[in-house]
Amino acid sequence: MESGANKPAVTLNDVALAAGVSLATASRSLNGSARKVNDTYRLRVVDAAQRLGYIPNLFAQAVAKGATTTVALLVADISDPYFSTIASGVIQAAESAGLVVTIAVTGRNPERELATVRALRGQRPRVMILAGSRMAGSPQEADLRKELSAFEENGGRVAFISQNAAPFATVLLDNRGGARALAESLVELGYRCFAVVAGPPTIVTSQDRLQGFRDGLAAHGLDLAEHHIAHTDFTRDGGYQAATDLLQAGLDDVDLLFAVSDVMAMGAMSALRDAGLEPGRDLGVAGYDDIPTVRDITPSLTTVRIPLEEVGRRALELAFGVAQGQDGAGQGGSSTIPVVTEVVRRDSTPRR
Amino acid sequence: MESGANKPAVTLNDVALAAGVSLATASRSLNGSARKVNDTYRLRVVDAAQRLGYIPNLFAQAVAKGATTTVALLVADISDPYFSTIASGVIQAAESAGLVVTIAVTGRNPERELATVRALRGQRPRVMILAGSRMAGSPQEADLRKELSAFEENGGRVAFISQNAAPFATVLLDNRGGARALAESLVELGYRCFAVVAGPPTIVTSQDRLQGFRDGLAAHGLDLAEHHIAHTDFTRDGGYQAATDLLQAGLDDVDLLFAVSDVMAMGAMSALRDAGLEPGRDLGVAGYDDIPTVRDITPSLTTVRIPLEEVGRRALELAFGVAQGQDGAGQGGSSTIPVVTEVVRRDSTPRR
DNA sequence: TTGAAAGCGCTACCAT
DNA sequence: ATGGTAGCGCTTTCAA
Repeated sequence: MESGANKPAVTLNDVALAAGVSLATASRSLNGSARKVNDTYRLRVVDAAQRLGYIPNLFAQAVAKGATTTVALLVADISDPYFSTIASGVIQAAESAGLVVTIAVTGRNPERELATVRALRGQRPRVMILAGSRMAGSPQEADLRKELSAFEENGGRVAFISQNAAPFATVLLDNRGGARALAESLVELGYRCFAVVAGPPTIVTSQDRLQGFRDGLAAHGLDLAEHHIAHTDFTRDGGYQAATDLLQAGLDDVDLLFAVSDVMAMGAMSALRDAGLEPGRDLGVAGYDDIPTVRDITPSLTTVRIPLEEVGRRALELAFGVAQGQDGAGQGGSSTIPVVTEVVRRDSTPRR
Repeated sequence: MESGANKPAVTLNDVALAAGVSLATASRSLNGSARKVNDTYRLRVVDAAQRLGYIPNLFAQAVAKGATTTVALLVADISDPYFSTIASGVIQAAESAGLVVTIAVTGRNPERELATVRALRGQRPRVMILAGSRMAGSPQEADLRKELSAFEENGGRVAFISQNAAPFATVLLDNRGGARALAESLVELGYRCFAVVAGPPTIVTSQDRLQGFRDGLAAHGLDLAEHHIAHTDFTRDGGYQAATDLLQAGLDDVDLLFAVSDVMAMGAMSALRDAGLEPGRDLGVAGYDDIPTVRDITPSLTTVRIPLEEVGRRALELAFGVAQGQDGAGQGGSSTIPVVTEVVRRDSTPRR
C-alpha cells in the first residue's frame, strides 16, 4: 500500500517462465494469430497468464508490429452535442473493431488543429478522423494537408467529416443542399422575410449553410438582406449574442430566424425570450444538425437532420474501406460518402 | 499516390544519420531533458529532423521509458451531456499537462466496465478516471477493485468521479446532500406532494439522489409515496417513459416532479407536454446536474448544479496529486475532493 | 510445433 | 559533451 511500491507489471517473459515455455511460444499462445501451438502448452501459458494477471503491453506490441490499434478523433469541442454525438458513433464502431479511440480538441483553431495533428501522428494511429475542421482559407491549410498526406504515406488513413476535403476520404455533409431545402420548406410554410444567425465567416460550414439558405430563398425570388445577417461564435453564447444584436438593429419585418446550428439556435431562442418575443409565435426559428435535445425544447425546433452517430460510424468505416482499396465515388483512391440530410419540421415554424 | 506505397516513417536513426551524429545525441537534442548537447550538433539535428519530417514514435518512447503520456477516461455514454462536459474538463487539464486522453464507453454495464478496464490497462495509462461507475452492488465489483488495485500497484493512478470509491481517490459528488437541499428548497417554495423519476435501482447515483430527496422531505415531515416513484433507464427516453407511467398511474395530487438527472427531466417534460400538462404551470419540475442546455429550455429547469467541467479537471489533478504523495482527507494515501453543489432555482418551479 | 535470436524505435547508462 | 550499447516488452523470422 505504500505510495511508491510500484511493483513492475507482469511481462510476457514472466508468463513464459512460469509456464516453462519459450517467449515465442507464450507470445503465440496469447496474442498470436495462427493456432500453431500445442494445446498442452497453450493451456499452460494461458493459465499462467491468468494466474499472474498478465496484461499485454499494447505499446510494446505496437512497436514490435509496427501497427497500432488506435483511432484518433479530432473535434472542435467535445462538450458540444454535435461532436459528442459523432464521437459516440466513432467509439461504437471502433470498439466493435477492437480499436481504441483517442480524442483531441482543437477549439476551431487552425493553428491548434495543425499542432494537434502533429502531436497525434506521434501516436501512429491507424486512422485519423477530423470533424469540424475547415480545410479552406486558413494560412495553415497547406501545412495541414502536407501533414496529413505524410501521415497517409506512412500507412495511416484519414477521414474528414465535412464538406469537401479532397484528396482525403470524406463523409460528405451537404450543408449547402440541406440549408437550401430548409429555406424552400420554410417558404412553403409561408415565411417571407428572414434573418440569419451565422458563425464566423472563416467557418466553411457556416458559410455553406448560409449560402445554401440564400440559394433556397432565391429559388423563390426572395432575398436575404445583409443587415439581417449576424456573424458570431459558433456556440450557444454566440447564438444568443447574434440574436440580441439583430434584435437591437431591428427585426420588425422578419418572420423567421435561421441559426446555422442547433446550438446557436438554442442560444438565439433564449435571446428572443429575454427580449420578450416568443419563438414560434412571434417569430419562426430554425436550426441545423438535429442534435438530440432540440426535440425536447419548447417549441421543438425545426431543423435539418444529420444522422450524427451514423456519420461517426461511417467515417471510421470509410477510412478502413479506403485502406482496403475499395473506392467510392472519388477517383484516385480517395473516396466519399454522402450522407442523407433531411428537413425536420417541428413546432418552432408553424404554418403562416 | 498508390494505396500500398507505405513509405516507412522517418525514425530517429534516419535523423541521426542525416545529421551525422550518433543516435544518442539525436535523442538528446530532440527529446532529451537536460541540455547537454553542443548547440552546433543540436541545431544540425533539429534541422535534419525538420527537413525529414521526423515525428517521434510515442509508443517506442513509452516502452523505452516505461511510462506513457496517456490518460484513460471511462464514461457511461459520451453523447450524454453530463459525461461529455466532464470529458471536456478532463481533456483541458490533460492537454495543459501534455497528456493525451483516451475515452472508452462502458454503457453503465458492469461487465463491460470491467472488460474495458482490463483492455485499457494494456495501454499502461498514467491515470484512469472512472466517471459514472457504480462501485456498489454489482457482482463484478470485487473484480473491478482487484483490477484497479493491480493497476495502482504497477504505478498507475485511478480517480473516481462518484459518491465514494475508497480506497481510490475520488472527486466526491454529494448526491444525497444535493438532493436533500433541493427537496428542502422546493418545500420552501410551497410544494407539498412529490413524484420522482428515478433510474434503475442498481445505479447508486440514482439511489443516493432519491434517498437524499426523501431525507429533505422528511425533514419537513413530508413523505414520498411509493407509487409516486418510477424506475427506468438513466436516459432521456427513460425519463419520458417513467413520466408517462406515472401519469398513467395518476398524478393528480402531485405538484412537483423530480427527475434524478437533467437528461431524464427533459424527457419527462416532453412526456408531460404530450399528455397535455404544462411543466412549471400545471406541475413543477426539477432535475439534477445542471447540464448546459437546461437554462435554455422552457421553462428553464430548476436543478442542482454540479460544476461538471471543473469536476473533470479536478479528477485529473487529484490523480496526480495523489501520485505526488500529497494526500487529502483520506487516510492511507487515498484522497478525496468534495465538490460544491448548489441548488439553482429556475422557472420550472415557480413559487406556489 | 517449438525455441533462439534478431529486430521494432527509442532511452539511458557507461565509457571515452 | 559525445558515442557505443544494452535494454524496454513484444513479434517474427529462421533453424532445429
